Amino acid sequence: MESYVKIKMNEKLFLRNPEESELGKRIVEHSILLIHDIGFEAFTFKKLATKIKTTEAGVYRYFENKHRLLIYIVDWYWCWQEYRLLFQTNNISKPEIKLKRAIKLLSSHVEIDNTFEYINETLLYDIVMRDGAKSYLSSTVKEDNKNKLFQPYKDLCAHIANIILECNKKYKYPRTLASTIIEMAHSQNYYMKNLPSLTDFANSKKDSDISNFLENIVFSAINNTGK
Amino acid sequence: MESYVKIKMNEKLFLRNPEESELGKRIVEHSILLIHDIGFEAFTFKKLATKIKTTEAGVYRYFENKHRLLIYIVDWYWCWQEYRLLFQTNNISKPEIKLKRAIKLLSSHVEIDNTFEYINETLLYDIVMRDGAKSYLSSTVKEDNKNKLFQPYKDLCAHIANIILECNKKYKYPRTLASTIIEMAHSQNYYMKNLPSLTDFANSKKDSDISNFLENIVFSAINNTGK
DNA sequence: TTTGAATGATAGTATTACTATCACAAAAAA
DNA sequence: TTTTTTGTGATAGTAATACTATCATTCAAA
Repeated sequence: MESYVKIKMNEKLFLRNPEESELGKRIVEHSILLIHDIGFEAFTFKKLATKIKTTEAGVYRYFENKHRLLIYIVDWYWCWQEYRLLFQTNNISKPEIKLKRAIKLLSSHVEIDNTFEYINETLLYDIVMRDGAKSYLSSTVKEDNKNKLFQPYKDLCAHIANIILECNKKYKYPRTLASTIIEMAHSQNYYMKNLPSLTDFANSKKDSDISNFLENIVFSAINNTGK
Repeated sequence: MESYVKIKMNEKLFLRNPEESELGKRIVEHSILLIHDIGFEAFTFKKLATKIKTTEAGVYRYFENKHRLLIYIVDWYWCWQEYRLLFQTNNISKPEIKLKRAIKLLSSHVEIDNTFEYINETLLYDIVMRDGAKSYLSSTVKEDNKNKLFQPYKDLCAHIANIILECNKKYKYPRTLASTIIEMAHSQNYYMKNLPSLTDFANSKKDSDISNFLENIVFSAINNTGK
Protein backbone atom coordinates (compact mmCIF):
# COMPACT_ATOMS: atom_id res chain seq x y z
CA MET A 1 0.00 0.00 0.00
CA GLU A 2 1.21 3.40 -0.85
CA SER A 3 0.28 6.39 1.22
CA TYR A 4 1.10 9.94 0.58
CA VAL A 5 0.31 13.25 2.10
CA LYS A 6 -1.06 16.11 0.15
CA ILE A 7 -1.17 19.65 1.34
CA LYS A 8 -4.26 21.49 0.27
CA MET A 9 -3.65 25.12 -0.48
CA ASN A 10 -6.06 28.05 -0.46
CA GLU A 11 -7.31 28.56 -4.00
CA LYS A 12 -7.05 32.31 -3.80
CA LEU A 13 -3.28 31.99 -3.73
CA PHE A 14 -2.95 31.06 -7.38
CA LEU A 15 -4.62 31.60 -10.73
CA ARG A 16 -3.92 28.07 -11.85
CA ASN A 17 -3.05 25.29 -9.42
CA PRO A 18 0.70 24.69 -9.71
CA GLU A 19 0.37 21.16 -8.35
CA GLU A 20 -1.61 20.10 -11.38
CA SER A 21 1.01 20.50 -14.06
CA GLU A 22 4.67 19.94 -14.72
CA LEU A 23 5.25 23.62 -15.35
CA GLY A 24 3.44 24.55 -12.14
CA LYS A 25 5.62 22.25 -10.09
CA ARG A 26 8.74 23.59 -11.74
CA ILE A 27 7.62 27.12 -10.89
CA VAL A 28 7.27 26.25 -7.21
CA GLU A 29 10.42 24.16 -7.10
CA HIS A 30 12.64 26.76 -8.73
CA SER A 31 11.04 29.69 -6.92
CA ILE A 32 12.32 28.14 -3.73
CA LEU A 33 15.80 27.64 -5.16
CA LEU A 34 15.94 31.13 -6.62
CA ILE A 35 14.48 33.03 -3.66
CA HIS A 36 16.87 31.15 -1.42
CA ASP A 37 19.74 32.17 -3.65
CA ILE A 38 19.13 35.83 -4.33
CA GLY A 39 16.51 36.84 -1.75
CA PHE A 40 12.89 37.78 -2.22
CA GLU A 41 13.55 41.40 -3.17
CA ALA A 42 15.83 40.52 -6.08
CA PHE A 43 13.61 37.65 -7.19
CA THR A 44 11.59 38.35 -10.35
CA PHE A 45 9.31 36.30 -12.57
CA LYS A 46 11.60 37.10 -15.47
CA LYS A 47 14.61 35.53 -13.79
CA LEU A 48 12.56 32.53 -12.74
CA ALA A 49 11.17 32.10 -16.25
CA THR A 50 14.63 32.13 -17.78
CA LYS A 51 15.78 29.55 -15.26
CA ILE A 52 13.00 27.11 -16.02
CA LYS A 53 12.93 27.86 -19.73
CA THR A 54 9.48 29.30 -19.94
CA THR A 55 8.34 32.89 -20.38
CA GLU A 56 7.39 35.56 -17.90
CA ALA A 57 3.78 35.35 -19.11
CA GLY A 58 3.94 31.64 -18.40
CA VAL A 59 4.61 32.29 -14.73
CA TYR A 60 1.92 34.96 -14.54
CA ARG A 61 -0.61 32.34 -15.61
CA TYR A 62 -0.02 30.62 -12.29
CA PHE A 63 0.57 33.45 -9.85
CA GLU A 64 -0.78 36.97 -9.84
CA ASN A 65 2.47 38.41 -8.56
CA LYS A 66 5.51 37.48 -6.56
CA HIS A 67 3.94 38.41 -3.25
CA ARG A 68 1.22 35.80 -3.78
CA LEU A 69 3.85 33.27 -4.71
CA LEU A 70 5.71 34.07 -1.48
CA ILE A 71 2.56 33.56 0.54
CA TYR A 72 2.01 30.32 -1.32
CA ILE A 73 5.35 28.81 -0.37
CA VAL A 74 5.24 30.22 3.17
CA ASP A 75 1.75 28.81 3.66
CA TRP A 76 2.95 25.50 2.33
CA TYR A 77 5.69 25.59 4.97
CA TRP A 78 3.27 26.24 7.83
CA CYS A 79 0.94 23.48 6.65
CA TRP A 80 3.86 21.15 6.50
CA GLN A 81 5.04 22.09 10.00
CA GLU A 82 1.55 21.60 11.36
CA TYR A 83 1.44 18.20 9.74
CA ARG A 84 4.81 17.25 11.20
CA LEU A 85 3.74 18.47 14.61
CA LEU A 86 0.57 16.39 14.48
CA PHE A 87 2.56 13.39 13.36
CA GLN A 88 5.30 13.76 15.93
CA THR A 89 3.00 14.36 18.87
CA ASN A 90 0.59 11.59 17.98
CA ASN A 91 0.06 9.17 20.87
CA ILE A 92 1.91 11.41 23.28
CA SER A 93 -0.26 12.19 26.24
CA LYS A 94 1.90 14.56 28.25
CA PRO A 95 1.35 18.08 26.96
CA GLU A 96 4.76 19.18 28.24
CA ILE A 97 6.43 16.69 25.94
CA LYS A 98 4.27 17.83 23.06
CA LEU A 99 5.25 21.40 23.68
CA LYS A 100 8.91 20.51 23.75
CA ARG A 101 8.53 18.70 20.47
CA ALA A 102 6.84 21.71 18.96
CA ILE A 103 9.66 23.98 20.09
CA LYS A 104 12.29 21.65 18.72
CA LEU A 105 10.47 21.26 15.44
CA LEU A 106 10.23 24.97 14.84
CA SER A 107 13.67 25.96 15.98
CA SER A 108 15.68 23.26 14.22
CA HIS A 109 17.02 23.37 10.74
CA VAL A 110 15.33 20.79 8.63
CA GLU A 111 16.93 17.58 7.43
CA ILE A 112 16.61 16.73 3.78
CA ASP A 113 13.28 15.09 3.25
CA ASN A 114 12.00 13.68 -0.01
CA THR A 115 8.34 13.30 0.85
CA PHE A 116 7.49 16.13 -1.50
CA GLU A 117 9.52 15.73 -4.67
CA TYR A 118 9.50 19.27 -5.87
CA ILE A 119 9.91 21.07 -2.56
CA ASN A 120 13.22 21.43 -0.78
CA GLU A 121 12.24 21.82 2.86
CA THR A 122 15.77 22.64 3.98
CA LEU A 123 15.96 25.70 1.76
CA LEU A 124 12.38 26.56 2.58
CA TYR A 125 13.27 26.80 6.26
CA ASP A 126 15.92 29.41 5.43
CA ILE A 127 13.48 31.32 3.27
CA VAL A 128 10.85 31.44 5.97
CA MET A 129 13.51 32.60 8.42
CA ARG A 130 14.51 35.55 6.27
CA ASP A 131 11.49 36.31 4.10
CA GLY A 132 8.57 34.65 5.84
CA ALA A 133 7.44 37.69 7.79
CA LYS A 134 7.28 39.73 4.60
CA SER A 135 4.20 37.76 3.64
CA TYR A 136 2.18 39.61 6.26
CA LEU A 137 4.31 42.72 6.84
CA SER A 138 2.73 44.43 3.86
CA SER A 139 0.16 47.10 3.27
CA THR A 140 -2.22 44.41 1.98
CA VAL A 141 -2.33 42.44 5.27
CA LYS A 142 -5.90 43.20 6.14
CA GLU A 143 -7.20 42.22 2.74
CA ASP A 144 -4.96 39.16 2.52
CA ASN A 145 -6.14 38.17 5.95
CA LYS A 146 -9.79 38.49 4.92
CA ASN A 147 -9.00 36.11 2.08
CA LYS A 148 -7.68 33.66 4.69
CA LEU A 149 -4.22 33.70 3.22
CA PHE A 150 -2.61 33.40 6.65
CA GLN A 151 -4.78 30.55 7.86
CA PRO A 152 -2.00 27.94 8.06
CA TYR A 153 0.08 30.18 10.31
CA LYS A 154 -2.94 30.94 12.46
CA ASP A 155 -3.89 27.28 12.68
CA LEU A 156 -0.43 26.32 13.83
CA CYS A 157 -0.51 29.10 16.40
CA ALA A 158 -3.91 27.93 17.67
CA HIS A 159 -2.66 24.36 17.81
CA ILE A 160 0.32 25.32 19.96
CA ALA A 161 -1.88 27.56 22.08
CA ASN A 162 -4.02 24.51 22.82
CA ILE A 163 -1.03 22.49 23.91
CA ILE A 164 -0.08 25.36 26.20
CA LEU A 165 -3.57 25.29 27.71
CA GLU A 166 -3.27 21.54 28.21
CA CYS A 167 -0.15 22.25 30.26
CA ASN A 168 -1.88 24.88 32.32
CA LYS A 169 -5.47 25.66 31.55
CA LYS A 170 -5.29 28.86 33.58
CA TYR A 171 -2.43 30.37 31.63
CA LYS A 172 -3.53 33.79 30.48
CA TYR A 173 -1.62 34.26 27.23
CA PRO A 174 -1.66 30.99 25.29
CA ARG A 175 -1.90 32.49 21.81
CA THR A 176 0.52 35.30 22.40
CA LEU A 177 2.99 32.81 23.83
CA ALA A 178 2.42 30.49 20.89
CA SER A 179 3.10 33.19 18.31
CA THR A 180 6.13 34.23 20.32
CA ILE A 181 7.50 30.69 20.14
CA ILE A 182 6.93 30.45 16.41
CA GLU A 183 8.39 33.81 15.62
CA MET A 184 11.37 33.57 17.93
CA ALA A 185 12.24 30.08 16.75
CA HIS A 186 12.84 31.54 13.34
CA SER A 187 14.14 35.00 14.04
CA GLN A 188 16.61 33.91 16.71
CA ASN A 189 18.01 31.45 14.21
CA TYR A 190 18.35 34.30 11.76
CA TYR A 191 20.07 36.45 14.37
CA MET A 192 22.43 33.65 15.28
CA LYS A 193 23.47 33.37 11.67
CA ASN A 194 23.60 37.04 10.76
CA LEU A 195 23.56 39.27 13.84
CA PRO A 196 24.97 37.07 16.56
CA SER A 197 25.38 39.83 19.11
CA LEU A 198 21.60 39.89 19.46
CA THR A 199 21.85 36.40 20.95
CA ASP A 200 23.97 34.60 23.53
CA PHE A 201 25.07 31.98 21.05
CA ALA A 202 27.75 33.74 19.10
CA ASN A 203 30.19 30.85 19.06
CA SER A 204 28.20 27.71 19.47
CA LYS A 205 25.78 28.22 16.57
CA LYS A 206 23.73 25.18 17.44
CA ASP A 207 20.01 25.53 17.03
CA SER A 208 19.53 23.47 20.19
CA ASP A 209 20.57 26.64 22.05
CA ILE A 210 17.46 28.31 20.76
CA SER A 211 15.16 25.52 21.81
CA ASN A 212 16.78 25.58 25.25
CA PHE A 213 16.07 29.27 25.51
CA LEU A 214 12.50 28.83 24.34
CA GLU A 215 11.89 25.98 26.76
CA ASN A 216 13.29 28.18 29.48
CA ILE A 217 10.92 31.07 28.88
CA VAL A 218 7.90 28.98 27.97
CA PHE A 219 7.94 26.60 30.91
CA SER A 220 8.84 29.20 33.46
CA ALA A 221 5.95 31.33 32.22
CA ILE A 222 3.48 28.45 32.23
CA ASN A 223 4.52 27.10 35.60
CA ASN A 224 4.79 30.48 37.24
CA THR A 225 2.22 30.30 40.00
CA GLY A 226 1.79 33.93 40.91
CA LYS A 227 4.39 36.41 42.00
CA MET B 1 19.46 77.90 29.20
CA GLU B 2 18.39 75.86 26.29
CA SER B 3 19.28 72.24 26.01
CA TYR B 4 18.65 69.91 23.16
CA VAL B 5 19.46 66.40 22.25
CA LYS B 6 21.03 65.43 19.02
CA ILE B 7 21.15 61.95 17.66
CA LYS B 8 24.35 61.15 15.87
CA MET B 9 23.89 58.87 12.92
CA ASN B 10 26.35 56.54 11.23
CA GLU B 11 27.86 58.39 8.27
CA LYS B 12 27.68 55.39 6.01
CA LEU B 13 23.91 55.69 6.00
CA PHE B 14 23.83 58.74 3.80
CA LEU B 15 25.74 60.43 1.00
CA ARG B 16 25.01 63.88 2.36
CA ASN B 17 23.92 64.47 5.93
CA PRO B 18 20.19 65.25 5.85
CA GLU B 19 20.34 67.04 9.19
CA GLU B 20 22.50 69.75 7.71
CA SER B 21 20.09 71.25 5.21
CA GLU B 22 16.49 72.17 4.80
CA LEU B 23 16.04 69.78 1.92
CA GLY B 24 17.64 66.97 3.89
CA LYS B 25 15.26 67.48 6.78
CA ARG B 26 12.30 67.60 4.45
CA ILE B 27 13.44 64.32 2.91
CA VAL B 28 13.51 62.61 6.30
CA GLU B 29 10.30 64.23 7.51
CA HIS B 30 8.26 63.34 4.45
CA SER B 31 9.80 59.90 4.06
CA ILE B 32 8.26 59.08 7.40
CA LEU B 33 4.90 60.49 6.38
CA LEU B 34 4.93 58.75 3.02
CA ILE B 35 6.22 55.36 4.16
CA HIS B 36 3.63 55.41 6.91
CA ASP B 37 0.96 56.15 4.35
CA ILE B 38 1.69 53.76 1.54
CA GLY B 39 4.14 51.24 3.03
CA PHE B 40 7.81 50.74 2.33
CA GLU B 41 7.30 48.59 -0.79
CA ALA B 42 5.22 51.19 -2.59
CA PHE B 43 7.43 54.05 -1.43
CA THR B 44 9.68 55.48 -4.16
CA PHE B 45 12.08 58.41 -4.38
CA LYS B 46 10.02 59.72 -7.27
CA LYS B 47 6.85 59.94 -5.20
CA LEU B 48 8.76 61.50 -2.33
CA ALA B 49 10.38 64.05 -4.63
CA THR B 50 7.04 65.10 -6.05
CA LYS B 51 5.65 65.48 -2.55
CA ILE B 52 8.43 67.77 -1.36
CA LYS B 53 8.78 69.57 -4.68
CA THR B 54 12.26 68.51 -5.52
CA THR B 55 13.52 66.01 -8.07
CA GLU B 56 14.36 62.33 -7.84
CA ALA B 57 18.02 63.18 -8.38
CA GLY B 58 17.75 65.56 -5.46
CA VAL B 59 16.83 62.74 -3.12
CA TYR B 60 19.55 60.49 -4.52
CA ARG B 61 22.10 63.09 -3.47
CA TYR B 62 21.22 62.31 0.13
CA PHE B 63 20.53 58.60 0.12
CA GLU B 64 21.98 55.87 -2.04
CA ASN B 65 18.65 54.04 -2.22
CA LYS B 66 15.46 53.55 -0.30
CA HIS B 67 16.83 50.68 1.73
CA ARG B 68 19.52 52.93 3.19
CA LEU B 69 16.90 55.54 3.94
CA LEU B 70 14.83 52.91 5.76
CA ILE B 71 17.83 51.91 7.85
CA TYR B 72 18.42 55.59 8.56
CA ILE B 73 14.99 56.21 10.02
CA VAL B 74 14.88 52.87 11.81
CA ASP B 75 18.30 53.54 13.34
CA TRP B 76 17.10 56.95 14.37
CA TYR B 77 14.20 55.27 16.13
CA TRP B 78 16.43 52.86 18.07
CA CYS B 79 18.76 55.67 19.11
CA TRP B 80 15.80 57.64 20.29
CA GLN B 81 14.40 54.69 22.26
CA GLU B 82 17.77 54.10 23.85
CA TYR B 83 17.93 57.76 24.82
CA ARG B 84 14.42 57.61 26.29
CA LEU B 85 15.29 54.48 28.21
CA LEU B 86 18.40 56.07 29.65
CA PHE B 87 16.43 59.14 30.59
CA GLN B 88 13.52 57.28 32.14
CA THR B 89 15.64 54.88 34.16
CA ASN B 90 18.03 57.50 35.42
CA ASN B 91 18.28 57.48 39.21
CA ILE B 92 16.34 54.28 39.48
CA SER B 93 18.33 51.73 41.37
CA LYS B 94 16.10 48.67 41.23
CA PRO B 95 16.82 46.78 38.03
CA GLU B 96 13.34 45.20 38.06
CA ILE B 97 11.78 48.65 37.79
CA LYS B 98 14.17 49.56 35.02
CA LEU B 99 13.24 46.45 33.11
CA LYS B 100 9.55 47.18 33.49
CA ARG B 101 10.12 50.68 32.19
CA ALA B 102 11.98 49.28 29.21
CA ILE B 103 9.14 46.89 28.42
CA LYS B 104 6.55 49.63 28.71
CA LEU B 105 8.59 51.99 26.56
CA LEU B 106 8.96 49.52 23.73
CA SER B 107 5.48 48.13 23.73
CA SER B 108 3.53 51.37 24.00
CA HIS B 109 2.44 53.55 21.17
CA VAL B 110 4.21 56.85 21.34
CA GLU B 111 2.61 60.11 22.38
CA ILE B 112 3.15 63.10 20.18
CA ASP B 113 6.48 64.60 21.05
CA ASN B 114 7.95 67.75 19.57
CA THR B 115 11.53 67.39 20.71
CA PHE B 116 12.61 66.72 17.15
CA GLU B 117 10.82 69.11 14.86
CA TYR B 118 10.99 67.16 11.68
CA ILE B 119 10.40 63.66 12.99
CA ASN B 120 6.99 62.35 13.89
CA GLU B 121 7.70 59.67 16.49
CA THR B 122 4.13 58.43 16.57
CA LEU B 123 4.19 57.52 12.90
CA LEU B 124 7.72 56.23 13.23
CA TYR B 125 6.56 53.72 15.82
CA ASP B 126 4.06 52.32 13.32
CA ILE B 127 6.68 52.17 10.61
CA VAL B 128 9.12 50.28 12.79
CA MET B 129 6.33 47.88 13.72
CA ARG B 130 5.53 47.04 10.10
CA ASP B 131 8.73 47.76 8.16
CA GLY B 132 11.48 47.84 10.76
CA ALA B 133 12.55 44.23 10.40
CA LYS B 134 12.98 44.71 6.66
CA SER B 135 16.08 46.75 7.40
CA TYR B 136 17.96 43.59 8.35
CA LEU B 137 15.87 40.90 6.64
CA SER B 138 17.68 41.45 3.39
CA SER B 139 20.37 39.74 1.40
CA THR B 140 22.76 42.56 2.29
CA VAL B 141 22.59 41.96 6.07
CA LYS B 142 26.11 40.71 6.49
CA GLU B 143 27.62 43.61 4.65
CA ASP B 144 25.33 46.15 6.29
CA ASN B 145 26.24 44.68 9.61
CA LYS B 146 29.96 45.02 8.88
CA ASN B 147 29.30 48.67 8.17
CA LYS B 148 27.75 48.91 11.64
CA LEU B 149 24.39 49.91 10.27
CA PHE B 150 22.54 47.98 12.97
CA GLN B 151 24.56 49.35 15.87
CA PRO B 152 21.71 51.27 17.51
CA TYR B 153 19.53 48.17 17.64
CA LYS B 154 22.41 46.13 19.00
CA ASP B 155 23.25 48.77 21.59
CA LEU B 156 19.71 48.86 22.85
CA CYS B 157 19.69 45.08 23.03
CA ALA B 158 22.95 45.07 24.98
CA HIS B 159 21.61 47.75 27.29
CA ILE B 160 18.51 45.72 28.11
CA ALA B 161 20.61 42.58 28.45
CA ASN B 162 22.61 44.39 31.11
CA ILE B 163 19.51 45.32 33.05
CA ILE B 164 18.47 41.65 32.87
CA LEU B 165 21.84 40.65 34.31
CA GLU B 166 21.40 43.21 37.08
CA CYS B 167 18.17 41.42 37.96
CA ASN B 168 19.83 38.04 37.97
CA LYS B 169 23.49 37.86 37.13
CA LYS B 170 23.26 34.14 36.61
CA TYR B 171 20.58 34.29 33.95
CA LYS B 172 21.83 32.38 30.96
CA TYR B 173 20.16 34.14 28.05
CA PRO B 174 20.25 37.89 28.66
CA ARG B 175 20.77 38.97 25.06
CA THR B 176 18.38 36.49 23.54
CA LEU B 177 15.76 37.55 26.06
CA ALA B 178 16.47 41.21 25.33
CA SER B 179 16.05 40.82 21.60
CA THR B 180 12.90 38.81 22.25
CA ILE B 181 11.45 41.67 24.30
CA ILE B 182 12.27 44.22 21.63
CA GLU B 183 10.96 42.21 18.78
CA MET B 184 7.83 40.97 20.48
CA ALA B 185 6.96 44.42 21.76
CA HIS B 186 6.64 45.51 18.17
CA SER B 187 5.38 42.44 16.40
CA GLN B 188 2.71 41.63 18.96
CA ASN B 189 1.43 45.16 18.54
CA TYR B 190 1.32 44.56 14.82
CA TYR B 191 -0.53 41.27 15.30
CA MET B 192 -3.01 42.88 17.64
CA LYS B 193 -3.80 45.45 15.00
CA ASN B 194 -3.77 43.22 11.93
CA LEU B 195 -3.88 39.54 12.84
CA PRO B 196 -5.55 39.51 16.25
CA SER B 197 -6.06 35.76 16.38
CA LEU B 198 -2.32 35.41 16.87
CA THR B 199 -2.75 37.13 20.24
CA ASP B 200 -5.08 36.91 23.21
CA PHE B 201 -6.08 40.53 22.93
CA ALA B 202 -8.58 40.51 20.11
CA ASN B 203 -11.06 42.80 21.80
CA SER B 204 -9.16 44.88 24.28
CA LYS B 205 -6.58 46.29 21.88
CA LYS B 206 -4.65 48.02 24.64
CA ASP B 207 -0.91 47.92 24.37
CA SER B 208 -0.72 47.47 28.12
CA ASP B 209 -1.79 43.87 27.45
CA ILE B 210 1.43 43.35 25.60
CA SER B 211 3.57 44.75 28.35
CA ASN B 212 1.73 42.54 30.84
CA PHE B 213 2.51 39.52 28.71
CA LEU B 214 6.14 40.52 28.33
CA GLU B 215 6.50 41.14 32.05
CA ASN B 216 4.98 37.73 32.64
CA ILE B 217 7.45 35.85 30.48
CA VAL B 218 10.47 37.97 31.34
CA PHE B 219 10.17 37.89 35.11
CA SER B 220 9.18 34.29 35.33
CA ALA B 221 12.19 33.39 33.20
CA ILE B 222 14.58 35.52 35.23
CA ASN B 223 13.27 34.40 38.61
CA ASN B 224 12.96 30.78 37.67
CA THR B 225 15.34 29.05 40.07
CA GLY B 226 15.81 25.69 38.44
CA LYS B 227 13.27 23.08 37.48
C1' DT C 1 35.48 88.44 -7.30
C1' DT C 2 35.96 84.14 -7.46
C1' DT C 3 35.03 79.76 -6.03
C1' DG C 4 32.47 76.16 -4.56
C1' DA C 5 28.65 73.79 -2.74
C1' DA C 6 23.72 72.80 -3.02
C1' DT C 7 19.85 72.65 -5.80
C1' DG C 8 16.86 72.53 -10.05
C1' DA C 9 15.89 70.96 -14.58
C1' DT C 10 16.19 67.70 -17.92
C1' DA C 11 17.46 63.45 -20.21
C1' DG C 12 18.48 58.85 -20.61
C1' DT C 13 18.95 53.65 -19.53
C1' DA C 14 18.12 49.05 -17.89
C1' DT C 15 15.01 46.53 -15.35
C1' DT C 16 10.59 45.47 -13.24
C1' DA C 17 5.89 44.40 -13.22
C1' DC C 18 2.77 43.65 -15.58
C1' DT C 19 -1.13 42.89 -19.97
C1' DA C 20 -2.36 41.41 -24.54
C1' DT C 21 -2.34 38.77 -28.69
C1' DC C 22 -1.51 34.94 -31.76
C1' DA C 23 -0.08 30.39 -32.96
C1' DC C 24 0.42 25.61 -31.94
C1' DA C 25 0.05 20.99 -29.89
C1' DA C 26 -2.22 17.72 -27.13
C1' DA C 27 -6.03 16.19 -24.74
C1' DA C 28 -10.91 16.02 -23.99
C1' DA C 29 -15.56 16.33 -25.67
C1' DA C 30 -18.74 16.00 -29.44
C1' DT D 1 -13.28 11.38 -36.32
C1' DT D 2 -13.80 16.00 -35.95
C1' DT D 3 -14.22 19.84 -33.03
C1' DT D 4 -13.31 22.33 -29.05
C1' DT D 5 -10.88 23.38 -25.15
C1' DT D 6 -6.71 23.88 -22.49
C1' DG D 7 -1.96 24.73 -21.67
C1' DT D 8 2.12 26.56 -23.41
C1' DG D 9 5.40 29.31 -26.32
C1' DA D 10 6.62 33.38 -28.63
C1' DT D 11 6.45 38.02 -29.15
C1' DA D 12 5.20 42.77 -28.28
C1' DG D 13 4.13 46.55 -25.69
C1' DT D 14 3.45 49.83 -21.59
C1' DA D 15 3.97 52.32 -17.34
C1' DA D 16 6.67 52.55 -13.47
C1' DT D 17 11.01 51.81 -10.90
C1' DA D 18 15.71 52.48 -9.85
C1' DC D 19 18.96 54.53 -10.95
C1' DT D 20 23.16 57.85 -13.52
C1' DA D 21 24.70 61.90 -15.93
C1' DT D 22 24.92 66.61 -17.41
C1' DC D 23 24.31 71.50 -17.29
C1' DA D 24 22.68 75.78 -15.49
C1' DT D 25 21.69 78.63 -11.50
C1' DT D 26 21.93 80.54 -6.97
C1' DC D 27 23.81 81.78 -2.79
C1' DA D 28 27.27 81.89 0.58
C1' DA D 29 32.18 81.52 1.88
C1' DA D 30 37.05 82.57 0.67
